Amino acid sequence: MIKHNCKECKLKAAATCHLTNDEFLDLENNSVSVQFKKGESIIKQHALSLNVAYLRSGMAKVHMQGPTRDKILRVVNAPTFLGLPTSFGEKINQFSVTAINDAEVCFIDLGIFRNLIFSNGKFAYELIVELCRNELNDYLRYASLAQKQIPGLVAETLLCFADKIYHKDQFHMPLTRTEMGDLIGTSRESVSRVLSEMSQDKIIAIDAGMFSILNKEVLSNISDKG
Amino acid sequence: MIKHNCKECKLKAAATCHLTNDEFLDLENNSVSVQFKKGESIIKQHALSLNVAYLRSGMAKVHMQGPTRDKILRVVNAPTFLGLPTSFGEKINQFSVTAINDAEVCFIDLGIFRNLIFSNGKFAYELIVELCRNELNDYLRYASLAQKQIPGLVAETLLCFADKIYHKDQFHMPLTRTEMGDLIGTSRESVSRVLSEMSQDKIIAIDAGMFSILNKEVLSNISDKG
DNA sequence: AACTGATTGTGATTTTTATCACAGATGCAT
DNA sequence: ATGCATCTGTGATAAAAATCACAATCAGTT
Repeated sequence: MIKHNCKECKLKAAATCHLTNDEFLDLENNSVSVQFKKGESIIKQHALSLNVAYLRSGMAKVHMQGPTRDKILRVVNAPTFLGLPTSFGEKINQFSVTAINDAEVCFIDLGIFRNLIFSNGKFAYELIVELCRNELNDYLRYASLAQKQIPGLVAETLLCFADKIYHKDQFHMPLTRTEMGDLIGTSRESVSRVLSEMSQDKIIAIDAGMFSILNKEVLSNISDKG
Repeated sequence: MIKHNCKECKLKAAATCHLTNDEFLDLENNSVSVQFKKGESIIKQHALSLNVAYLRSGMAKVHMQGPTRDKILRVVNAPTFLGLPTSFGEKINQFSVTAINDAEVCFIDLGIFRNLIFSNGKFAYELIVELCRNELNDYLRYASLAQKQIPGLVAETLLCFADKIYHKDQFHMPLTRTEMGDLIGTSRESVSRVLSEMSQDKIIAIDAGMFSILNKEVLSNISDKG
């Protein structure tokens, strides 16, 4: 077991702000920190769910096998809990989580975690708030997914990476074209075509995986009007 | 204020099983029960969120204004909490909830509800489980939405109404064709066409809003293969 | 540096779905 | 019962996207 200090995560996760020293000790003694390389599976669909996972650093995709292909449900950024829904909703994992960058994940014993919820109302409350925020975010994305066409969805995705994840207009895209397709619900070819067109129109520039947003106004426009 | 007894709801909502008598009294004194007719708005997008709503009886649609049209996020059946995500995630409602049958809704003061979470870990835990289950359900639906074509989605929706909501193969469809389209992310015309074809093929029968599933095996097949 | 497999771009074609247009049906209020 | 508004079904057409096919590029390994 890698030596780790749960209190370190205090600043990063709202929920853990409310834990006492004893509760932190309890957490530390019942959790393990594990390193993952890009592409490695953190949580596997159909496997038994025995732990709550907490992404300490790195990025991951939450995805499941859909009717015809893989469906990426969301891309998440540390720090965040992973797989709460699967841990509390079902015994068997209903989705997978895979690292899309090198990542560090803490696995916490489910029983211990449950006890924290029982005994520490503020911790439980913050968890509920996080779950609710996630759900709202999902709702907005799914409304877009259902109604925008592909250029709008690609634009929305690029803006999300720039604004929500990397906080700058130039970033390395960690997803392949196929994965971008799985995220927005289309084929890799369609994603390619839209990106090509946006490059030709000087709205974005792509250089070996490095994406630059050149004309944010137009990109936002494409995203908004769908 | 209509006189109501919160303990009555005990059997219906897992979360409230864990409340003490004092907590029930507190709930009763800080909540109101309201009747809604079909079509009336229970929670309104963009309005301030001041209460947690609990659907005691009836059905409702959770929906929001999407980029081009209305998007129905889910159809819910009593008993269930309504609008938890909006209450805890944002001050302003991010979506609407509208009755699709006559319904009875209890509005609970948000502060009181928060205190229950703080002070009663088991109550909080059951809420977390409910939120997680909902999220899993949504994930499955969204994977379908992204990948199935319209006949598959219509079939899935009909099976869901029969199996999950009405628990029988003949039921009154409470949604219009337009609403069914908003739910599965397509136009009312496409829904109409698919239903016509299914009727011609004797897979279903429709008589003035009464839907009957005649050949469940074929319908499941259409749903599965997309 | 050469090899291998994964990834990407793009044209041609087919399939699916949206949109438009309009007629008919239905439900509700007076 | 009448009238009005909403809902529904269906054909014709247009638009969007999937699929297929294949070449080119890239990344990591030996």
